[in-house]
Amino acid sequence: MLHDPAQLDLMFQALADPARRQMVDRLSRGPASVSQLAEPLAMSLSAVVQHLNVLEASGLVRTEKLGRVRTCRIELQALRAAEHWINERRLAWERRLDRLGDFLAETKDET
Amino acid sequence: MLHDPAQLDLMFQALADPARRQMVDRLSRGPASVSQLAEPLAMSLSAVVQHLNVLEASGLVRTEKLGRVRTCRIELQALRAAEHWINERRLAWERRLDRLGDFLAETKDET
DNA sequence: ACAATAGTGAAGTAGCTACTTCAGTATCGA
DNA sequence: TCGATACTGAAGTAGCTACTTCACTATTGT
Repeated sequence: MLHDPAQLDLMFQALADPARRQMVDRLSRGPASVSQLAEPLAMSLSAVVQHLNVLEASGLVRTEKLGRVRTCRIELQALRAAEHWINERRLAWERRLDRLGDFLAETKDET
Repeated sequence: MLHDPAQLDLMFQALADPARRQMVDRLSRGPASVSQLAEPLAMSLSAVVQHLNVLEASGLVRTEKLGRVRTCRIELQALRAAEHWINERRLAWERRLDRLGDFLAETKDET
């Protein structure tokens, strides 16, 4: 699984832009062409293609060109890698809080 | 729960930098002072404080100053919000793949 | 009181990001 | 074959990001 810091940089960077998150959101409901991704966004097609390149470089999206249409789809593994990184830190912290709670409960018992 | 796009921008932006992820990682193992966060990083204390401000603005980290020491800790809710956003999109896509699989299995049965 | 510690704040700067426009190429449909 | 469609790529630009250094303030230990 991709734990390469540079890859995580690219993924979180990619998700840091609302237009790109909107694109990912759209793609989570199924594959789409570049124009379909562009349609709800208030920017030039060129700008959308540039966002798409960022998403593709991050590994979050894979694209495939058939004829003149470029079809984009979400890449599950990358999405999981980003989620996993956050999840690990959250769990570490939650476990720590639990231990702290246990400790406080125990010291209270000892009075 | 914080689903505000601007807040998500700030969170993912914050996580897009390896130094800041390292700080979050350190904090997931327990609270720390600014100098403790800075210690493993190859940059000036000033730079670390600037990163810390980014993390605090994103809501991922909360700090509290006592005397001359600023103690930093992770903010569980923000971490959950970022994780949740990714999780929702991943699940949407996975459910879609499942439905697609079911559909293919069914049409195969009909031969 | 004084030195060391812990952090703050401002200014400067190199490099990056998110666009724009415009000019182009390939493919498709009638 | 010809016009519409679906991108593609380059160049330019305003604004942001990740630092740096340096000068500073507040707190603590001796």
